[in-house]
Amino acid sequence: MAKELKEMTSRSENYSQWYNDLVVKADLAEQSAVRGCMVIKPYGYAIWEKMQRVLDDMFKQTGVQNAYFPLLIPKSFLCKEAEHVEGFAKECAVVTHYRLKNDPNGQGVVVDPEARLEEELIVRPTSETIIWNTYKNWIHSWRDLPLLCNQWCNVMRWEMRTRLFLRTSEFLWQEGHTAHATSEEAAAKAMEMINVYGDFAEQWMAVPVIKGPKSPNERFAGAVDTFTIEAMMQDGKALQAGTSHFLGQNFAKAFDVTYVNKENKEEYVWATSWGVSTRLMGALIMTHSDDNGLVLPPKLAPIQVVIVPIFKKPEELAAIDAKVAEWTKALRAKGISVKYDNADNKRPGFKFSEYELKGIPVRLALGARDMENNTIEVMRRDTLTKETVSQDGIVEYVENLLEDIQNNIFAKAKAMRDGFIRRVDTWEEFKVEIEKGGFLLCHWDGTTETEERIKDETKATIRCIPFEAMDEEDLKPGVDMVTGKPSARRVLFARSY
RNA sequence: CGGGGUGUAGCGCAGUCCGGUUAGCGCACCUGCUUUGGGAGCAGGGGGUCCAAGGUUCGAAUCCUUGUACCCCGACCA
Repeated sequence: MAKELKEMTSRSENYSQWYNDLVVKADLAEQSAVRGCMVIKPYGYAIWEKMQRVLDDMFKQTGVQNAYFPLLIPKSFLCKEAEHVEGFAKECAVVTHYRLKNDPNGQGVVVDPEARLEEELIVRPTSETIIWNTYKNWIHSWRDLPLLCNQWCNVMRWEMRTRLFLRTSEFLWQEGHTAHATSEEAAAKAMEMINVYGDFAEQWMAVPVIKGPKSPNERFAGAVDTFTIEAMMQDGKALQAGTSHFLGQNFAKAFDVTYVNKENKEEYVWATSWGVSTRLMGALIMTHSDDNGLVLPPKLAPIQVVIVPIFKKPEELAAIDAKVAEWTKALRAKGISVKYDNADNKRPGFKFSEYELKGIPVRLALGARDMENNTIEVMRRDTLTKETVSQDGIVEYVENLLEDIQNNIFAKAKAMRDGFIRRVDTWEEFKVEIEKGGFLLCHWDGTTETEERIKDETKATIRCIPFEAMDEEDLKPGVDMVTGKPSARRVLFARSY
């Protein structure tokens, strides 16, 4: 085990391999028996749970309530919105039968051909259709609006190629679906939610993101406008970490969802939908981790502080136990999660490496030497630096350190991300620069044809049209780097996951 | 679906070209002793339908045929 862990692939050598090793070895997740599906292990799930809790709170502060809709969607529902079905049809799992029977020619069971469903059921790839079919019955009057629901659930998209957390056939997510009386209100909601995602990414995950609308070509199937948060991974590829869609009246019209307004006139409602998934775990891992393993932001780490005693005799351990008990109590009183690992079947060096691999932000080590000198060794995971400090005031020291680590890893990630942003003005230069990875801010003539051409030749896509310019210059008109046609402003290109 | 690769102990692999005692190594596991401030050392031990089926042969992990599973690269990825 020990040797194997040491041999984890380095980031620079093979980024994909490094990522995969890390996810498995840090005990976050593993491939399941079913192709493309993932088992999330307790440690990985603990992080996801913490994310869920924070996001859920943020949603509730915007007036959203949780609900749950069925896993299976009648095929006919999916067909009602033309663009929507086109977007998802290629990757749907379909339930066709409801019974198995014993195999007449042998052992095991076979699908009972007699038990074919009248109408096939689709395992939800997203729930717009079944939710709008339901909302039709919930909405009658302007007094029923806005309707703001969210659900935490799993969805299935039969992807050709999968990667742990980043793209799996089944994944966990939340999807919010709202109905509004006016276009303005719905558009504002979509904007509000992308800001919630942006705040969560930056303040909790310490992952800097660029917010903005997608180009028409990259929009969600059936949306009028799609807003995204785009993160940058350490290998120079962008990751779409969350989206919020303004759906206009597309779904209301497809599912005939109307309300009677104050003037007693019947109107279609306006809609939004927005979601983030376990892909955020991928973003978290790929943004901060290093060759020693995971680096977790203190605010999301299931264990924020680990304390490792170093002892030879049981009496020494007993003395350390007593000392540590005071601190764990005090730390927990401040809401800091602490693990005291005094197991005697693993040696300290093993524990050090293990907790580094798992990304625990702060490690305290306490031995006979420290007990004599009233000191303690503090190691911070983000910089891997060790410091020996006085035991007096250690609780406050750790509290401040956690905050410092949270800030530091964000600053580090932002510096990395910013270093990846360049402005490029010619097509020749673009083709060279895109090979180096990162975000390229370029002029674009606004047409899907040009965007497609760029994608075909370089695999780069428009990640978004940033809301906030990093530089005034980005908002000035120019000429498209490929066609030479006029461009209103610079947009953000990258290769992405 | 195209191109490439791999199936041998829980995990990672050697052995296959060129068939020949009882199939081997590292890690993990179990037992004992010594250890414990950066992934412990020594000694002993347990664990295998060599992916499947068929064929060639006195003899197959090894050669042949067919099947099958998984991985990588593409295509795909609101």
